[in-house]
Amino acid sequence: MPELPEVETVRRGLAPTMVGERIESVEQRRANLRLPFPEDFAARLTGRRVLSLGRRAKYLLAGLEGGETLIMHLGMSGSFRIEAGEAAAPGAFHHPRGKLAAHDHVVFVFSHARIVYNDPRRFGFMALHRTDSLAESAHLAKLGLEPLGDAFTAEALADALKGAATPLKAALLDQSRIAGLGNIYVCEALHRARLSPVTPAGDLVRANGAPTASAKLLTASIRSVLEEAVEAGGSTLRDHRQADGALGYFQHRFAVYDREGHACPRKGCGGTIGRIVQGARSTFFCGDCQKP
DNA sequence: AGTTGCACCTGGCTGC
DNA sequence: TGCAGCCAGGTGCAAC
Repeated sequence: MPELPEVETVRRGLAPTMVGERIESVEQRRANLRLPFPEDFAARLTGRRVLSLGRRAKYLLAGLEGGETLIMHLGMSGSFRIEAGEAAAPGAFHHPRGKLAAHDHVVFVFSHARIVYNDPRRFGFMALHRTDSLAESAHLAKLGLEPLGDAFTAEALADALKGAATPLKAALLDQSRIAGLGNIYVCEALHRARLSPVTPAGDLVRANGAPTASAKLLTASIRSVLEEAVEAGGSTLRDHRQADGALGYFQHRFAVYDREGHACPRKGCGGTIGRIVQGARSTFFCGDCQKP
């Protein structure tokens, strides 16, 4: 499920259960996901209180007591589920000990609940980095603009696209330019901005480095589609659920993603959604209203 | 240096 | 029914 809106939805779902609580134990059930777990992973988490749960692009960042931050990425198929404990007596809780499922790779045990990380394809990964130099972590250091942040302006986007010969679709998927968009929301944002996915990205920048009108429209489109998706609880595809089991609803509002052959929903357009392949990934767009 | 292509995995769907 | 082939929300790294 996870592009920025889905990760933000996960963050909001997990925060009430994690923040302020102490990790009593961690069960790491295999040596690696896509990347190896950090050395002494469970030991470095055990006994630590979770001070904060943040997000950068598609990364979840759990700030821990003791000076380290747990960095988590869900890859393509990662998800968390919360299993709440039952009150055994006033003020005394026990965590559930139910069976784990296939692809449950990590269990974080708290006094009142456990949080289970499940990831069939194992494209996700977890890392630890010192909190005081978190931005220097190899995973975070190269990330580009945060599209829901204050610094995401048309000028900043123009700077990120300046001189790029690569197609807009590929440029917006490049996390070192702008970080957090994936295949779905790039397609949706380009449709909102009426921009062709094959336009050279650098065409949105004037010779003096200033953003074109298209760049301004694209900036607003990226922000609005992400904000609306977060508001809707993200998109739920292929049975993925939020941490609390709830479903996201934004998938019902896709204008183009996975809608090949359907009518373009833009008023007065009358075009049909098509699919092309760019960089071995599907791009959905309307050839009638999305122009260079 | 900027881009492209492949590798990493499992599961679900389609078509024979 | 079985099975092969294709496709899927992402990223890191090697090779041009």
